[in-house]
Amino acid sequence: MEGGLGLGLENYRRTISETKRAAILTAARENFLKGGYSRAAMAEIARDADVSTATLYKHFASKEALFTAVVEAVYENIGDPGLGNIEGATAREVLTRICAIYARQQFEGEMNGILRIVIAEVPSSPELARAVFERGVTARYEQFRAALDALVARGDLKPHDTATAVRMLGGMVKEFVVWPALFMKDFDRPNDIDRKIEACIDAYIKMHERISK
Amino acid sequence: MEGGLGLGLENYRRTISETKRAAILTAARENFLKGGYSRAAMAEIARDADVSTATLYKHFASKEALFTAVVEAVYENIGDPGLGNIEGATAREVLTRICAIYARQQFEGEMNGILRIVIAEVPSSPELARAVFERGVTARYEQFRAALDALVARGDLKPHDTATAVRMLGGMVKEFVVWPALFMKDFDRPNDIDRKIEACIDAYIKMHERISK
Amino acid sequence: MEGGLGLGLENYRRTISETKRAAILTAARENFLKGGYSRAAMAEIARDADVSTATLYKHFASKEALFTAVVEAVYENIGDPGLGNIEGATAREVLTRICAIYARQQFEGEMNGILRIVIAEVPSSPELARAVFERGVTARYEQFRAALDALVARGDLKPHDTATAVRMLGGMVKEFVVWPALFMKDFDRPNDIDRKIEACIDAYIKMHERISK
Amino acid sequence: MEGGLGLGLENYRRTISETKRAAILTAARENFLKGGYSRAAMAEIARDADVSTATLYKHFASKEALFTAVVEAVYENIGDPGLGNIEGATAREVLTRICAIYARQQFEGEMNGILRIVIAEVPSSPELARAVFERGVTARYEQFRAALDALVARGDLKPHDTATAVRMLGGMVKEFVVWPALFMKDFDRPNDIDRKIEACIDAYIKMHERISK
DNA sequence: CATGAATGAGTATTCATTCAT
DNA sequence: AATGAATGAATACTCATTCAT
Repeated sequence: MEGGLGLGLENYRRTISETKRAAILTAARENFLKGGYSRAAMAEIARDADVSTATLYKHFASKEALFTAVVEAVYENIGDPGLGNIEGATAREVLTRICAIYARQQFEGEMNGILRIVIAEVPSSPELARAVFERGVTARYEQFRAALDALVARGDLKPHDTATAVRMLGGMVKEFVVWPALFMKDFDRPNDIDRKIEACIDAYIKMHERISK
Repeated sequence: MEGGLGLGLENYRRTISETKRAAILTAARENFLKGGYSRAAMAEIARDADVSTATLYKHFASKEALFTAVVEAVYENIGDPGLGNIEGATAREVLTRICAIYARQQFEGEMNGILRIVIAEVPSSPELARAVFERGVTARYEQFRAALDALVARGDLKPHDTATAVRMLGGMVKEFVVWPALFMKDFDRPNDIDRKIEACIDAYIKMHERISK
Repeated sequence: MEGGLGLGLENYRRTISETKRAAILTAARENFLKGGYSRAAMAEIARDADVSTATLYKHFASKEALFTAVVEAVYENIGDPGLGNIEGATAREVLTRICAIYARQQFEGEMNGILRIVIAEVPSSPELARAVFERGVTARYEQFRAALDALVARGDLKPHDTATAVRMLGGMVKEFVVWPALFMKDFDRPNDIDRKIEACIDAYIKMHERISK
Repeated sequence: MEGGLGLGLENYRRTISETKRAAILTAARENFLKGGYSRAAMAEIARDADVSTATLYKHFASKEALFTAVVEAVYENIGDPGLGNIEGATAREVLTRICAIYARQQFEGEMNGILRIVIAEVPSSPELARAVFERGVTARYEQFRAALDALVARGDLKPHDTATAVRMLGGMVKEFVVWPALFMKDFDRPNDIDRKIEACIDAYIKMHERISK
């Protein structure tokens, strides 16, 4: 009984605590996005999250740690459906799926705004930036590269240096999707984005398709 | 005679003034690069430039104005040789020149570090970011596009949407040249950069060359 | 039990807070009086009040707000006994009471010094000056005028424009009590002040007494 | 010849110098009036007067000296017609003239604005305030008292303590003319001012006229 | 004699973090 | 476990005054 009660209390407390943690993360993200890392104020974050500064510090040891947690949360919250089964899909279909995922993820969770700050903090927090690069750039490429290798293995594409090729494809898509978003506040998916992406895919296929096809 | 003296004084003052202005800009650039916009302190910039804070403010009305001037100075100091005469050059040669200029400029004057800060300040100084985008991205593309159009006119390349194509090329090159530099402090031209760029050019040519060639 | 503890904490905090607030107000008043609004330094006020500047700003959002609070505190701390019951008092007695109150209040809480600063800040803080005028001049006249009206109603004084008359009386008293105090630091109640005031009262009675008396 | 030329040059220089001095005084007065003593900036005064700061300091050794000079200039520029010949004038006429002069002078040359600053600076510049009091208050009273004494000698008024009486009269007039002007920016002569002043004069005459009249 | 660039001490205000309760 | 008051160092910016030319 007592154990049950105790567990209940413990559970209750954990729930409260997690609720607060989430509230803090949300408030923090909003504040960081508003004016960058330095301009965000711990006191205001605490106020927005309806906790005291002391509680804030109980959850996150420092401003830097809080920001790191915010960044992580963004990546955790990105819905990543993966590429799914590519068995019966044409090369074009797979590439389209890849680019669509890429483009969509880039506009989720204010990813671009967060990216801006991570980039800004490179001189102060190089490790964070490296981690983000690893997770958001390198890792994604790995996933896509595997799909491309499968297409090659299957004979839909010519054998080629997929590691480099996927980056070239990514670079082209970024040109239209990420780059303007970094420089323009409130930049949103432009209307012609799908056509641009299609052009990138066309290029990719033209370069690497089996001639016979 | 008096005129001569007066002019002497004026010249003297102008020289002194310009020397100080340059010293301030250098000190400012270094300080901004060290920890971003917010962490840079006007007092320290003044100290590094061997002037008083008041003199600093005589030259630049505010921290923001100073940063803007730093950014402008970077763009002004970039040596831009232009593409030169492309009369007798092959398409590949022209493209190689384009990409080489692009890549080189990106590592001059700590361009990438400055870019980081400009991006970071997008929410606070959207106009500055827009201006940099205009000058550093859009304008460069214009120049390159003109060259590509010439190649098309000359019959070396198939007619194609050069405006989009130049961005795709730029995106690919950025992927190897700019993107890692944004995330990694002290990222310098990697060894295999020329091979990567060549791959991009290969892709471009493959897509748009005259079949007859 | 917990409620009791909580209340204890709250009480404790409130007490501390109010003590500090009072200390700040005192320190501020002294600093403002020393050299006027502009010369007073928030840092010195904080030091004199034995608090940090941050605490000072927790209590008062700005220098201007602090000064306003100082002015209000002066008016709140003035002991205003009111005129009391004037039933059995002669006109002369009532007038004497009026002038005595007026004169005494003017030397309480460094009123004259505060007045100097309020006047000085008219171009910068016209609303504050207007409020002080309302509270310290107009409102006092209202109170006194009511007493004079009673004397008229009672037949002790001839019917007359008491609104104007009370200002004339006030003007005469100010001439001896306030005006020199504005121009001379440490001006204190002069010895012959009561005689001067009596002369003013004589004048008032002479002008407005019932002839029959 | 040479002497003549030299004198001409000297004259020219003196003229220039005096022109500049006047320009400085005007610019200074405007700046002081705008926001009080502390907020006025020597650099801005110099700019407004079209001289260099060095020239400004050639003419006036310090900010304080400049302000003193501004105050003096105000008093020098007041047109003081004196009371004129009071030989054939009735007591009422003389009193009316006295009050008219008083009231008019108070609105010339931004006297009230200057007065505000002088009062504000009492703790910092007590001597200046004392001098202004001497010149603007005491001295004027002397002049008026002499006229009143003449009226007494002539038998138009009862013998009375004219020194005190003139202050009482002055106090009443100030109540309507000066006091509100101190507290309200841009307070200008109100419409009913003449009637108020007449009431003051009525009071004065009532108190001190020969009964036989 | 006039200039205006240069100074350095001073200003109000903010903020990440701690700690007594 | 939670609070919020308190800190003190730091920040951008200003100003009366001087001085080399």
